[in-house]
Amino acid sequence: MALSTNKRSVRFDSTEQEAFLNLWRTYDCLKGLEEAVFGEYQLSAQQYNALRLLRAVHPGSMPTLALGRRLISRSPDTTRMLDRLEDRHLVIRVRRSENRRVVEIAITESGIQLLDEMADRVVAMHRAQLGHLCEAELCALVEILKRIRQPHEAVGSHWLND
Amino acid sequence: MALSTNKRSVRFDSTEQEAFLNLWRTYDCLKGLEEAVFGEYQLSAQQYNALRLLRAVHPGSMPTLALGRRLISRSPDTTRMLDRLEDRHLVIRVRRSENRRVVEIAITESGIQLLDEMADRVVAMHRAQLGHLCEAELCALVEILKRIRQPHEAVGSHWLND
DNA sequence: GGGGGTTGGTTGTCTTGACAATATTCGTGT
DNA sequence: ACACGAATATTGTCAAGACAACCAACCCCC
Repeated sequence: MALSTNKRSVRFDSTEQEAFLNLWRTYDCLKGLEEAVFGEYQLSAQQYNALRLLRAVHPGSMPTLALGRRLISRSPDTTRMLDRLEDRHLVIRVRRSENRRVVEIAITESGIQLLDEMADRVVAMHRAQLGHLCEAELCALVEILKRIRQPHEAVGSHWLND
Repeated sequence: MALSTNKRSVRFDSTEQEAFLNLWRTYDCLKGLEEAVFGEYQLSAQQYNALRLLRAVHPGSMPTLALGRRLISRSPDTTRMLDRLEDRHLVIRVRRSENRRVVEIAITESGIQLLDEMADRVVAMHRAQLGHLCEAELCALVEILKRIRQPHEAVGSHWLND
């Protein structure tokens, strides 16, 4: 309650709410720029990140759910997202005989080629999103975002490397 | 390119990308907490914010699209979101004779009552989301988020007050 | 005072997200 | 060997988001 007496927060219920709504708003704003670029290639941001993860392990592969866990945002529908990528021959599914439950996903050459085609536009898009902040500001932002997530993510969290 | 040689960013294409992915991830993480609370009341975050905005002008009303423009994230489907709220008698639509194009939306007493019922849980949720950051950190975060959006939002942007 | 353009909302349609229910396959104990 | 449960993925179903087409009311202005 004492927080809401802050002079900047008169129209928010608390500073925490103000921070969260700003975070949401900012994410939505930057997401719009991202979707404009990915949309030209008929990809969603999730799909692009799935392809990025798969390229990182190429020519290896990953089980479906392991990939799903490492996506930026949780996605309860990894199967159908991969269906769409498979229909376009950007990824392939492989079932190994040693454990026939798991379905391994790998990126194809076409998938890598698509990422290569997109590379310049994606870098330019990220500069348009955040290029007006200096390196120090970006690092400070990343640090505070990590601190925000820290108590919410399990200790041995996935997403440490991507 | 020089940016990606930063020691922390070896697995990202650029610091800008690292920042954006952290932003996305953090938003998604906090959104999960929010949805858990709002879900108990069968509300989406957008619907809750619509009700908040309407309560702020109560007992007045707002045109549909004006409300849509002031929501946190752009929502091309304000009509049907309001349909669902109207079905539950949380808002009402009024058509005035002076300009029969605009449909004014107002919150009902039930809507206000629902917000009141939710108030404690929402404050607690915001503390769970961000209560581990001190006031100064939250303010620093808000400032940097505003700087991020600044070049992307029109000068006379809506969303200055909510 | 009746086109022509503009504003404000709604509806149609397709895609995507959420969540539960359902196969399959594997491990494990007996 | 067989039953049971856990792990892995797919499918079904419904709600929500995206985008375009459409309708209805107003404004003008010649």
